[in-house]
Amino acid sequence: MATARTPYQEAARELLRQTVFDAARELLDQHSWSEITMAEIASGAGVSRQTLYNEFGNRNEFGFAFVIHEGERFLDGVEEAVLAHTDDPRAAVGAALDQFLRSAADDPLIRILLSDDGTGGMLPFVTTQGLPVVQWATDRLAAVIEKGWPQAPAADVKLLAESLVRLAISYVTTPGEAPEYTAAHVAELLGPFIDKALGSAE
Amino acid sequence: MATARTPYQEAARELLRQTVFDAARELLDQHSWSEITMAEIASGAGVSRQTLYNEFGNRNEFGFAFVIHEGERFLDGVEEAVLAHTDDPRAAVGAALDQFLRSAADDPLIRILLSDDGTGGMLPFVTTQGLPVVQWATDRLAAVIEKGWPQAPAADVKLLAESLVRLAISYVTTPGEAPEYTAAHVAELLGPFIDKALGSAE
DNA sequence: ATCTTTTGTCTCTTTTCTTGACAAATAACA
DNA sequence: TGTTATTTGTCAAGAAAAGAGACAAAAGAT
Repeated sequence: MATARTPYQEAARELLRQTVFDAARELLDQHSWSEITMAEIASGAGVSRQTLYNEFGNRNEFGFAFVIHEGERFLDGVEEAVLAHTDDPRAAVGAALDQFLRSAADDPLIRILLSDDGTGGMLPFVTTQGLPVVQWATDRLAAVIEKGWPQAPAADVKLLAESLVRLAISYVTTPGEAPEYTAAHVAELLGPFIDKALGSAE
Repeated sequence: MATARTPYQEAARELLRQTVFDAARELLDQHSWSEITMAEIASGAGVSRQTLYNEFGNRNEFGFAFVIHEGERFLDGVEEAVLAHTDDPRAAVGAALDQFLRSAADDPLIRILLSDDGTGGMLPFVTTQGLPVVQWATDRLAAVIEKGWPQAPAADVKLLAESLVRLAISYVTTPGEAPEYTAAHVAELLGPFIDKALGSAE
């Protein structure tokens, strides 16, 4: 597919954000969120501190933007897993959660989130203050589900998506069994609702 | 290797050039060099015409920049081919030329160059006015050879590189035998000099 | 030979990024 | 706990880059 010719400026803005996120990830690889400063992120990206504030508003908003940006990776994988099982909704949910937990196991973002020892890490971005992330992930996931089951009731899809997002966050921050069992159990737990909402045999 | 953290502005300039080159390639796929205007290239890239002139100077310089930019592809392939035969200089030259002629066979740049019917194509950029391109390619190729045979006399390397570049341009614009024979014959032709300059059994 | 288009250049305006400054908030320290 | 550093968030001024419009000169087309 021909890359939709985005005007140069759009691409430049995207490059700016990407560059800044890269710099932040590199810093967060060694230091906690509270240890790194906006000035360090800016200079790491070869950009002025003001540019950071212009683009992201404040430190907190940048944190959210970073988490969401990094989170895109997971949604991409999840989408693939879901759309590979449009004939079996329960399997789709299981595969998606399994895929998520597996890829999370050695992902930089998750490493960063879990390295929070309670003194200024990024965990709050997905927990106590995690509403924006939950909403973003819910919207993304709901869109994926609607892609696979267009005729499913929107309210049911949204409820299912939000629940899955919250469970996923819970299981990734507080791991239980191995991914395959976790995924299978959740799929079984939500099975009846899934059948009702997405149809048991399309 | 960790991508050398290039300051954002460097990357932005690179993005600009890349975007413009992409737009030009797309236009040149359908029209000849003389048929497309600087204004069309600019708008194709989502950039003002002035920005084009600021970055490239004039139409002619842009042409050279485009050809050289597209030519980087070949040098990358050639470098790989050469460095795979540092134990056998003749084979290295043969493999490099073979690699070049093969990849040229279905390359967009070569298609564009060869589609010149004499009425305003890009052929002059590599022939009658091709000195800048020859010099650029010679420098690049000489650097590759010096990487593989550091102790070879610089003058010999430069002479060999320039000759190969000129032969390569000749054979790509005026094809003779199949690539493998052409490459083998040239390697044989230059063999004695290669042995002398790079060493016959290093 | 005239008319049209394109090139190359100039200037003005707008946008974006940078720089330096500073009060307020936060953290570090004595 | 009171005092010093830092860091944050915001402003304003300066610098750099890109956009927009105009125009003469060159090149092409009719």
